[in-house]
Amino acid sequence: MKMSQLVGKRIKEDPRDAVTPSHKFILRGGYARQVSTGIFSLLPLGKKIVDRIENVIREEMNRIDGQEVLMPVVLPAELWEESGRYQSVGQELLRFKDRNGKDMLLAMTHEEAVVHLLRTEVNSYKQLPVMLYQIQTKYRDEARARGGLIRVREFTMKDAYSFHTSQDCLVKYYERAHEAYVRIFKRLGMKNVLSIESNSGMMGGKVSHEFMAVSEHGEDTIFVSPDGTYRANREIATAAWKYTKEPAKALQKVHTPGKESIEDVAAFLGLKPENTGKAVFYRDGEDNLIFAMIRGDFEVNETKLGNFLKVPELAFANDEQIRAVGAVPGFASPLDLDRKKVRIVVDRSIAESSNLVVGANEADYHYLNFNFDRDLNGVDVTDIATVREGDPCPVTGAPLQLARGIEVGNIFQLGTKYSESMDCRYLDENGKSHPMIMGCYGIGVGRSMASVIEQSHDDYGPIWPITIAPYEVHLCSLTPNKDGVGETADKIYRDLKNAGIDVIYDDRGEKAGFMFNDADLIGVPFRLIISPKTLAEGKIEFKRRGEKDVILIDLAALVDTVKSAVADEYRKYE
RNA sequence: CGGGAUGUAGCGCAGUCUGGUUAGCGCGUUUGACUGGGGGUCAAAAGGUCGCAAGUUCGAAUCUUGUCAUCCCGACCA
Repeated sequence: MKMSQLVGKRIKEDPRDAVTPSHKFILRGGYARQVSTGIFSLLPLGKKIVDRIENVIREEMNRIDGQEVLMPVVLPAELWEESGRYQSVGQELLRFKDRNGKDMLLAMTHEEAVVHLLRTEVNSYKQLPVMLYQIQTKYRDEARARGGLIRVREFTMKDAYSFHTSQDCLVKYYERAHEAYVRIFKRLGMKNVLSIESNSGMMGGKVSHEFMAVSEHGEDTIFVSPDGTYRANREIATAAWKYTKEPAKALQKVHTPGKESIEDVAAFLGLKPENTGKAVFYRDGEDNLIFAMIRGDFEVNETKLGNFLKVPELAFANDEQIRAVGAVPGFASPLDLDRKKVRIVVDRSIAESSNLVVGANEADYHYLNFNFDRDLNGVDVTDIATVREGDPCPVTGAPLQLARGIEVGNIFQLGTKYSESMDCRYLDENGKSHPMIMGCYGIGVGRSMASVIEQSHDDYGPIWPITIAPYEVHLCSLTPNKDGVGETADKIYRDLKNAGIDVIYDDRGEKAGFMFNDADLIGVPFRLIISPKTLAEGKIEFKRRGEKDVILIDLAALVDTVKSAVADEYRKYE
């Protein structure tokens, strides 16, 4: 490719709207352009990278016996009504009507579509297990797209679905898929990707892992033990908290005028937040009230609470709703509540501590010396605490480290959620019908591209791994009108192309600095510089992106040297 | 949906508080010359309904109201 013809200009200054490195460089390097919030067009450089990422994914999916298919973006609502998701998924699902008034939607994932396909094509245990995958557009009407390509509304995703006759078979395949994912992210040149335990959320199912590209600009918070044995999303992370119990003292009501917050009460009584019990009121989608109680120094983890209660949505209750169940906001107590009107869920930190300060359900009063075992019975005790940095790892006990990650992929053991509701069944050896057991496996393609930049760039631009770089070699011709430089560069360009090297050739005759800055933004791993300075001695300069060192190579040996350097480079990602 | 910010040439910005003839600057673009190893110099040129709408005013980029768009934080999120 000649730079003089390449569509997509490099931009010298940071675009106003870009904050993260990947967003800046995607725009500055001419990889993509934003069309609307969370909606992008890819320019030739970006399209090329995306194609290469997709090819790596495709090879690895084929390697674990995947069969590629292509399903539509537009689906009829009736398909999603079968699974129940037409109702259960919120505004993230873009719904619309076609000209006949029929309800349609833009698919945000393809469980329904793949089940629709599979249930007519596969009916016998003899045909299972099977995995179908596609690399295709998804649309999610995100409340807030952000960070360039990191969180968008329209995006390309590789989504795969496996079908099995037994949980055992699913688990075995899940492990193969996990291995394939590890290979994919290595081949894509990501430097730090962790597979972590995650919450399975709206997908249903039980076991799931997220693949997190560690980056300070990631949206998810993850906790990792120092030796890496424990890795979990903050949504489900837990810790080996230690509590000590002291002999219970007598319950005592104290006057605490105007002290509503944990900090105020603790300070007023000369105690620490961990000597108090905090009351947090939630309501679920059906307006049932939940009283969550946790030690004053912890925060309630709504995901854990929601999972425990098996409710998809929790919202904070307002003061009116709190009063309606006989509790006093700011001074709420678990002690004198009408259990018919409110469900109490207690965190272990409360059950394992002693002599806590809790509300008295009376304005301006608290109780001293609340002891769970003595004072409260018949309520649920579980872990609803949010892990904090430094809390002890549940496996090793070492202080947990906090990191930010971009979710580039995930894998789920779905089970029979979709096959049961949508009647995707097979006949076993005895002619008996069973729902297929499913797994699903996703990778965000554009997000992967952005994540590679986040993990691999310098002040001047991306440093692409050769496996997904837009080109393998960047050829710069300095002063092409002098001393046969242009002619030599033209010949080298042809020779390298004939040798199977993918070359981008800067034939524009710009100033050296101008070309070098553009080359840095394009981020190709190897650079060749042809100039009168070295050409007089029959030499060409050869350097790596991101390194200062320049090697002089003989013109005669150029093609072989470059070929072997490129081949060596690929080997690093195997 | 809550909080914050920003919309002026392809890009980045100034001008707005305190209204006043023809709206500026840098980069980029086009033409020419000189240059030639980290975004060079000189000269000339093209490029704008100041996000949109209504209002106030003799006069609005500037003041008022509304509206739309974009970004950031939060809420939400396979």
